[in-house]
Amino acid sequence: MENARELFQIMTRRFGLLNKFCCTECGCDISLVQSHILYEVNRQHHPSMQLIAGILGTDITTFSRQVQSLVKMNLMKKTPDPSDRRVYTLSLTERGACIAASIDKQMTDFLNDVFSTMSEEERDMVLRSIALMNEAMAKSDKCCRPLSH
Amino acid sequence: MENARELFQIMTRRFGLLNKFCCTECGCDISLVQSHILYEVNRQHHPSMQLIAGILGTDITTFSRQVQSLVKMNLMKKTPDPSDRRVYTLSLTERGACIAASIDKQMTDFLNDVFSTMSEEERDMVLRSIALMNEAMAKSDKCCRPLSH
DNA sequence: ACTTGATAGTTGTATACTGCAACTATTACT
DNA sequence: AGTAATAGTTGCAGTATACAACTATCAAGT
Repeated sequence: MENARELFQIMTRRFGLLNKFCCTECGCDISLVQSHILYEVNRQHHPSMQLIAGILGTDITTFSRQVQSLVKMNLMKKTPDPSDRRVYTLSLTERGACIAASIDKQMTDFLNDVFSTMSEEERDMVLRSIALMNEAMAKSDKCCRPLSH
Repeated sequence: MENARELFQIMTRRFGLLNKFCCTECGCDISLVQSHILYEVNRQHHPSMQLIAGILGTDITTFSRQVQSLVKMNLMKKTPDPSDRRVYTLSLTERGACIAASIDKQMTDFLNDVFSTMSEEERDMVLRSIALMNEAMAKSDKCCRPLSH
């Protein structure tokens, strides 16, 4: 039980590095943080800025500037919400979606490669475990509270 | 299989946030990166700077400055290696070890809390799965190559 | 309608983080 | 001895981060 923390730490670090690597490798150079933004905006349906900033745990002011960069890079759109004019709605441009897909593909390729050394049962077990972890973490409010989903 | 990437992304993000949260909550305010350094220096036996920088995937120059900060904060020691005078050996001070332990405890507490909502078998499955993943990722050299262990 | 309070997002500013290039010091190789 | 490789440090320029203070809009109570 003692080594649970170690197991997760190593895995998380490795995954973070992979993520970073995929960002630079996918053709267009974007930062890790930016890739997380693209990823999450892609997942949500026309989210507000507060939502994404909250999910990613970054300060709204920092996030505001990140969005400005991404808009300037033509990867994201910021549309005023007609029902509440304080709110801006985020979405990916075609180019942004393309890059998000490219990163996605690289990550999936890598995962497939990793899983290729496992048996079918092991693979299923791992995926079920991660899903279980995510559910359990969502339930626990002891420590990490932001994050929807 | 498609959602493997999603599962890992969410989990990794959540864990990263938790990690960051624990840093600020543990009494002494250190950054996430600094906590990773403390963690890894603690794990290794008198590692060199190159080693830790490599494991964490940070540029050696950035790392050099991070170490300077941590030394100034009295959390780390930098000892010249007598067998190779180019090399500096890293270790935690008492205070550094204390803070590392404090973060460790918080993370472990959180994990215990998360696991408390699972059955014994589920818990074992999750831990076995993560261990399996770490091994499999270590084997695969398709993408992420730094990282010992 | 008007005031008050809350919310979404932006900008000023100061600080920290990051990595490339260029450097010093030491070691390894021939 | 001389050359190449390695460990680590600084100069520098660009980026990221978050607190404080701001504008603009909405929501609620009177």
